Amino acid sequence: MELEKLNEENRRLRSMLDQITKNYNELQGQLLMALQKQAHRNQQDQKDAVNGMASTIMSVQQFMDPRPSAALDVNEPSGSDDKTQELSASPENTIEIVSKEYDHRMVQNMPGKQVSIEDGTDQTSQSWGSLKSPKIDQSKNEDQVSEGPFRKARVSVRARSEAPLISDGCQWRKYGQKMAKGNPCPRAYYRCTMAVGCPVRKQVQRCADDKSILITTYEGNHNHPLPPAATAMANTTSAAAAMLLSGSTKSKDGLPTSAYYPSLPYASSMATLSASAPFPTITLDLTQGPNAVQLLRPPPSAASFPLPLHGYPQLLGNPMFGPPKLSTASPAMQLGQRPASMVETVTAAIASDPNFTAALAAAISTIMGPPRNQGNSSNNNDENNNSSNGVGAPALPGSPQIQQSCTTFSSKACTNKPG
DNA sequence: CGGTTTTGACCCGCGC
DNA sequence: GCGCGGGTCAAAACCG
Repeated sequence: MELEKLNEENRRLRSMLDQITKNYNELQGQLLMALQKQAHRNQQDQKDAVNGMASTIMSVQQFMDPRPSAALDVNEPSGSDDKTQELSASPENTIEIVSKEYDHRMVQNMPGKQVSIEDGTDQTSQSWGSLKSPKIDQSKNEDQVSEGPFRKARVSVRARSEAPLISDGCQWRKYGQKMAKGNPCPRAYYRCTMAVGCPVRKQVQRCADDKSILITTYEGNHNHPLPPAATAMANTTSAAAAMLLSGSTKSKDGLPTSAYYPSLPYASSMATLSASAPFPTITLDLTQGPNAVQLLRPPPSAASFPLPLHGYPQLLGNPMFGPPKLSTASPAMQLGQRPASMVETVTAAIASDPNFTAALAAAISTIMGPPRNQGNSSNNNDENNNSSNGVGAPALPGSPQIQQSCTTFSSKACTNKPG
């Protein structure tokens, strides 16, 4: 019985993987195309190209979809929603997806199992999800309600940046700052001010190990439309997260993904999921990629944004991202003007590792075990999910679709450390 | 003048 | 029950 179950799970995962791989490939192709086009044409072309990519990514994007409703519909149908589901394979290969409270529908795949996303480390994140905000949450909850459950999911992005903030296209207001234990650098708390009751918050902190790394963690869904720049970012993040989700999940132990999937160098370095914290957190580590450094390096004039994410103007649709003042300030981003370099960078990063996809697939398959019936994906997910209403994407079946997410940007991988 | 930042205090959850 | 740590509040200061 268990075997059967496992097999089924495996199948599911495989299909997921497939899909991911596909998406990734597409992405890569599109990126490249975009790059090329761009090289010959101008920004507009780029945009288009990116757009295509964006659509691909969109699937993942859901996770961060700004809109409350949009978010997560992807897998919903499944059934078990309510609380936690987990999917796990073997102790070492474990892929766990825990959907805890944040998303009811997230993963319905295997009953009884959880999908866990791990967190890396901690640096920043930890608590904010406490949902505490007794006052804020309660009083303002209008939107939150919808997110209520999701609110815990967070996405964090680590990027190397000297600038104090990363511009994500949203407007933020700082509402607090605290010294975090174990980190000489203070942690700043920001709230989205683009809309009155927007529940989205973000934490910004420098990595204790490497102050050049900026870790930004986002939580909550925007209850208002986001500027293109923000959207793009969100998408990008989502994509990365998705990728990660699909392949590099960590186990509850909190072991680093890389440990498990050595073959996914970039993947692991780019993103990690963790469930250790109270809320699932997806961490994108932009610092480790081959070009990571370059990507992250903010332009001299731009105080913001070192992230490669910028390259995808439209991808970023998420809730998060955005430095307090710089936010809207980066019109360039919004228009995709800067994209050229961004796209380039991003593309380069991906392109630089042609094996990435393959590696990812291999790793995943390894983890999952030998394929049994591939054709059978009884899942409901598959492609349907991706496109879902356009709204959300289905994030990977096992992946939690965190609606909200928090992203942390850091350039190095402070958190990634295995140990 | 309106909005944002600063900063100390308060609240809450968690571990001992 | 107490202390610790994290997150938020809110008044004052600051800035364009």
